[in-house]
Amino acid sequence: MLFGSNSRFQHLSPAPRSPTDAGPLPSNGTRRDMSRQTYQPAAIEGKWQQYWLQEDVFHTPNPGDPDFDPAKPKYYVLDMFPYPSGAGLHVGHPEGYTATDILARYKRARGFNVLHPMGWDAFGLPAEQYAIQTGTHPAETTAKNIQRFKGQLNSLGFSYDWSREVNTTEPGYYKWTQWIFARLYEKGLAYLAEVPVWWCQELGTVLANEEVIDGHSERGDHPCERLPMRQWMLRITEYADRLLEDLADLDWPDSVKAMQREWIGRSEGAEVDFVVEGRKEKIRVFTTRPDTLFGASYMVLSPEHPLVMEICTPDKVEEIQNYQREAATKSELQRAELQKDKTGVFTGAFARNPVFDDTDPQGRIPIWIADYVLMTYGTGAIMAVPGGDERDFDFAIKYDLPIPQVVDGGTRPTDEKEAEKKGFTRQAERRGETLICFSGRGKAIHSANSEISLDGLETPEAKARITQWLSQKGLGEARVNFRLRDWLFSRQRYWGEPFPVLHNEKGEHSLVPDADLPVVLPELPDFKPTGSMEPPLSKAGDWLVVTDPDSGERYVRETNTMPQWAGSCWYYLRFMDPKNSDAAWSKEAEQYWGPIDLYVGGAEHAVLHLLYARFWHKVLYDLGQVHTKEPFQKLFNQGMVLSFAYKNPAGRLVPMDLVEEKGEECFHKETGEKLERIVAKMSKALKNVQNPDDVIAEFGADTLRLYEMFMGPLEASCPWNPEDLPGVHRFLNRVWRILVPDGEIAEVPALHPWLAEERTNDPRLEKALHRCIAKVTEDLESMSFNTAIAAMMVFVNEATKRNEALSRSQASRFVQVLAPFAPHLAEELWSRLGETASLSYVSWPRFDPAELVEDEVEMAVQILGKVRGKITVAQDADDTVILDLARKAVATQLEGKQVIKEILVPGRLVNFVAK
RNA sequence: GCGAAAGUGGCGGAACUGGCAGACGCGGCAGACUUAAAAUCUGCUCCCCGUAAGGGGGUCCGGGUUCAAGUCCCGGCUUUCGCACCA
Repeated sequence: MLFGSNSRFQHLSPAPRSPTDAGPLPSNGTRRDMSRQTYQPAAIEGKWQQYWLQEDVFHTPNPGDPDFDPAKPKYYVLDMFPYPSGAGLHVGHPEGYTATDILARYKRARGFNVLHPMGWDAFGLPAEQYAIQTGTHPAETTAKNIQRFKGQLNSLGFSYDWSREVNTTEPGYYKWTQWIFARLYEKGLAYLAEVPVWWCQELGTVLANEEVIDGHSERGDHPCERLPMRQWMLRITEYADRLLEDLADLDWPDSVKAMQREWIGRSEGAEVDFVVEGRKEKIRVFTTRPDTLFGASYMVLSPEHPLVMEICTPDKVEEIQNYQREAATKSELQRAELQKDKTGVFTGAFARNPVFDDTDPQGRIPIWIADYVLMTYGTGAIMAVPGGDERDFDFAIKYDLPIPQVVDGGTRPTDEKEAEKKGFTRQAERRGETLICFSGRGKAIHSANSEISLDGLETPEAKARITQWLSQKGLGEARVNFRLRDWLFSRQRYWGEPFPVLHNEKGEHSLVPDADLPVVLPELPDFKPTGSMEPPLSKAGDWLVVTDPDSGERYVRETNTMPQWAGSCWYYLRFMDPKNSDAAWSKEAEQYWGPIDLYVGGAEHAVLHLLYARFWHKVLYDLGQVHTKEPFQKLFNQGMVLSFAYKNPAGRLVPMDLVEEKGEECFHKETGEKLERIVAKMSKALKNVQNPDDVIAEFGADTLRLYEMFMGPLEASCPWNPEDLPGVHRFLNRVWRILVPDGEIAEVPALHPWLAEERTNDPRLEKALHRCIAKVTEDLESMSFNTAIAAMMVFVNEATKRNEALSRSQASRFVQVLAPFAPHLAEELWSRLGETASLSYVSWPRFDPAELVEDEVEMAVQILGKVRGKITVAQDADDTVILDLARKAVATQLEGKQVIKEILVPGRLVNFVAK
């Protein structure tokens, strides 16, 4: 035995396997392979996974725990937890997970207390649909899927602290989801309201907006309809301003911030009351351009506006009702498609524009209804200013309504595009008159009455002036409106959190006392939809009725359940203190771990999940439950893993099993058509879905991890190319070979003989290693995993060429650098180097900046920016020496020319400007 | 329609803050080892002309700024994503 490593290694590993032990290592290799010292992922990965789990290597203590070290800084790195679907992991999951795992391992090596947990967002429709189809209880399906997911995650060697695992469907978890809901309820942020929702008769449930595409359910393509139902709503709009403002300080992708800003959609303006002629009713409108009030030549109410039937004249009733019915059946998309062709109906009623005197005929404006006005935004009614709004302009042209000009935008540029940019969005001829729509800023014109004149004022001043006048006269007021609407928070589903709410016989509702939480989801034998609009929980028998033991009063439980978003709104907090049975989390734990330092997930959650979670967090902040205003300080969106797909000449995608490769080109197996290779999303239909299990079986988890990171930058979407896998596998093989000799196990040592003892470091390899450490360190800080791997490849190529010059110290340091990326291989090599503890907490190797400097540098010599020669100079050479050398290097090309200017960029190039 | 991001070899991708375009990997070619193959190792590989030395072209297209542009500015094209009558 050359080294003492084997005996120590036995101490280290719970399932000791010395490298010279020919006993059956876990393997799917052949007997012959087993007797050789080659890199066999199957033989080492399971062993280390088992070791990490059994030794609890990644257990992270909390403040107050005996093994907690308060001197260390903290790092909370979180993945968006998955919905454990029946299909298991696909290769997209491990992309973000590998990145966070690399960072978690790196930060541990940098001396951080790292919180890196994982859990399950397990409530939701797919499990319930599956349950309805098969009769299997969703709890059963969910448990099975979680087990599968967890096994797959562990087979990738992720360093999660599984003692912190959470599952949103466990009563111990959703008790606290209900508890948070109770706080929202107490603050008046949860309320019941009759709102139109998407109802899908076939699925027997309401669906969220994003689950309905063109009036049909995303799952199953069943027709859906908009129906008013009594629903729980959360008053997220109350936090709109703060959700908007606090985006500024977050380290998030600009695109996500922009999407959230748009979603919240803050707009400043004014509300103005218009009196209906001959009636008491007033119609209130919202406008962002109160300065154009003098240009309002008609009004439009949304077809759903409550005043429509009140004000319309008897001769118009039928026409109006027909239009309303039509509008109701149109889907959002249909409405949008008909954008250009605006429709509407005159109600027969007129309103008074409040800026005109009672007798002024200009002030008498017709009231129309049209579906281009939405009931859900502002007041559901608008004043139409066709001279300043394209939509109003189009409508006014179609129905021949007056188009007065109230803003002077200057001369209209003759160039169409130029004009549009300046705000001249429309132009039309009508009865010989040129009508324009100007929606930009300018000077107010034709905007005066006996009391006020806006004429000559610039748009912002005119807005301020008229708003002030309106509020003085009691005709209106300044107002901020949001596109964001309150959050529809209830679902008619079984597989979700029950609301902790009771209804009494008087129709009043109250909270279930905290002490009685959780309200456990009853185990219904029949959780199928009721066929009516009653939720499945309405069939829950005894569960439904509660009697107060003191007063004897009877209550009925709320039968709606919460949406899937609920559990994911706060799971990151539970991870901080997952076992706490007295509170959702302890103050100390939150104080220490919060906020999340890095949150990685797909861009599909850019708005909803991230906005909802921010909203809850802010409520919790107001309640003193958390100490930060925002939950996720830094957010990173990983790209999508795409796949190759094949397109026929007609542009249709062809499933993989019908594609035949002939040399460089591909053809359709049946039709013989030549096919073009493109990049597309993986889909079951195209049969181009890649499965991580297959990759692990063939190449091992370390290869999969490395490939996922090497494909390209994390934020980019890249195609999965199985032909590239051997490349990174070869790299790991080379790593193995620079440390471990090849040959029969019985005859060879666990390491190359020259690595047995410390000796002087080879200076060239030492420089290469320092460069590698420096680059990997820098790239990890900036999350440039692909280039970090390239840097390691460069070192290994160098070390392969000069293998016997590699020192033990260099080998160890390289293994440490590799460890976050390929942890199994690194642990194996680490133990072969004779180390006795997992390298997970060994401190990160240093690099010396002095070692990064080359003694000599090659510089390009350019003439007029074109490279004409190269020179090699000492790093610290004088400028005059360099210029001299450079002139000589390109002497022939410079002959007969006059050098006007010499530019020297140290260490890079010399450029002669010569004529 | 509006907004954002992106466009670099046969392919995935590198390139600091304007400084030698194509790191690293795949694929391809050649060589070494081998009876042979696989594996491994070594070298070459942006395109065009040329045996070579050498020359010319080249980062979606067209202009511009600069000694120098993949990078900055103006205009356009394409792709992807998001929003889509929000008054």
